[in-house]
Amino acid sequence: MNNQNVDDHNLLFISQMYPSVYTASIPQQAGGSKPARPRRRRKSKSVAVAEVGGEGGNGWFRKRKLSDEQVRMLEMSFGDEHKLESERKDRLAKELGLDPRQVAVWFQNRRARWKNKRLEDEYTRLKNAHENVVVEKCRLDSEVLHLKEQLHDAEREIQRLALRVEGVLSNSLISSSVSVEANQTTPFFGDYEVEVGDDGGGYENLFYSPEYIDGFEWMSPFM
DNA sequence: TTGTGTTTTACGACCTCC
DNA sequence: GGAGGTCGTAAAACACAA
Repeated sequence: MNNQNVDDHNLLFISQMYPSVYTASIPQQAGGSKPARPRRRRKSKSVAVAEVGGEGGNGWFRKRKLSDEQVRMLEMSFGDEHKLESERKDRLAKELGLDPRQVAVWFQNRRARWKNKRLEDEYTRLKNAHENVVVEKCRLDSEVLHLKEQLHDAEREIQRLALRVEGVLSNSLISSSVSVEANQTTPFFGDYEVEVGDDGGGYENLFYSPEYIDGFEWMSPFM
């Protein structure tokens, strides 16, 4: 450990005991060999932090990073309760050798980080949920497409059968006009005889003839 | 070594609550 | 009105690639 490091070590120790003095005077983070990069800081209302000594007391000061132990204790306290009552703040400040204002600021920043983390987690959760919904929508779109194809096929089949029935009907009507003239009592539809019932019905029965449209009774609404 | 991005400490402005 | 909160931001500290 060279002289510079010894000085830094001592200053760090002093800083734990007298944080406000340290804040204004320690040249750099303990253990670091990099020179500090002082920048003009806007003036603080906090006398203890900003205006104590430090480069001739001209309003310059350097920020001090809290030690691992201090952060650990603060984290523990934050874990217990995110809000900081005055009494607890003073007690923590005393225990950690910090200015109560530093403890308050640390809690403010910690709450902000906690909130950001929570927002990030919530964003991730919603993003995953959204992705799942998109996948489900794709699946449903594909199912709709498939069902539409099935419907289209069914309609084409209906059309084909309707045309076939129409063809058979027109042929039958031509034949029947001839047969009716020849035989008034027994109308004749092509190869199919039609019984004329007492109620005068007959042609309509054609479509219910089992051997003619067996299995296509469901088509009647389309005719 | 230096430039740059990130994290941490600190503050000012503003708001709410008692 | 004062204490303590959030929010936005400055600046120091730090990490790291080039």
